[in-house]
Amino acid sequence: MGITKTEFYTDEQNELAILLKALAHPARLAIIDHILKVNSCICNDLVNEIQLAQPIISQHLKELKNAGLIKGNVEGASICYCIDEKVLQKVKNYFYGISTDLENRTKQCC
Amino acid sequence: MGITKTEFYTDEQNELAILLKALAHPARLAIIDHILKVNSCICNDLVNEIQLAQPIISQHLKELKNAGLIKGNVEGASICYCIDEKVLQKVKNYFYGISTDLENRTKQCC
DNA sequence: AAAATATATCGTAATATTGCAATATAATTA
DNA sequence: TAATTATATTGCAATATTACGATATATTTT
Repeated sequence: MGITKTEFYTDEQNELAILLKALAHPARLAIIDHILKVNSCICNDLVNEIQLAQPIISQHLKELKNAGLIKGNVEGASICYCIDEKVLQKVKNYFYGISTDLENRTKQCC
Repeated sequence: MGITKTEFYTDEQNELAILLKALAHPARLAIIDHILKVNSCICNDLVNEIQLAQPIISQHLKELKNAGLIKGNVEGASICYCIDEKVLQKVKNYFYGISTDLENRTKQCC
């Protein structure tokens, strides 16, 4: 492939791209949505909630965790996953900033 | 591969995943950032701004346009690209909602 | 210790993405 | 019409992603 040329972009662009990529799958959005609904949950809850086999859910959890979007705490035989607010806040702030930019525009286009 | 099983997710999750996927590349974030800065621009402006060849910029523009994030208007020999506010607003609203969910939590986890 | 429960990893096949080079299309200008 | 400018498409090679089945690890329960 052409490997993405991260050296030509800002740190913010590279970091945000990683977060958005982690979120850019319906199963992972479903995981985020479910954790938000129940505050925290274990892998097996998600296996029952989402129509994917346990190893696939586990992989998706890993990607979310690698990106820093969720945290996992060992609780006996299970691992309790929850949202990392701070990281998700970064994503929110980016879009919040964009929204402000758009609202403050004087010229309109297209 | 395993093709993503969109049938098991909500429309919102599938649609948002498409938008986030389109945004989940630093070059495309750089394109969005540049258009926000200058309100609208043509492909060639981006070729000078971002260190990628013209066909690659063109491809990234196509992906952003397919997702509905940008619009393109023919202006003579050029095409003027600008942000589609409404679509970007959808993304913003999702993260705004998440943020509210997190702030309204009583229990804390992890 | 053995069984049960919960999660993670590995190997694989199908597909998708990224960037490049070359080329094609489309509108404008000389 | 020919040259120029602006953008898009195609073919290609190197990765990356997704999901599956099988298996491994780790904790708890019996």
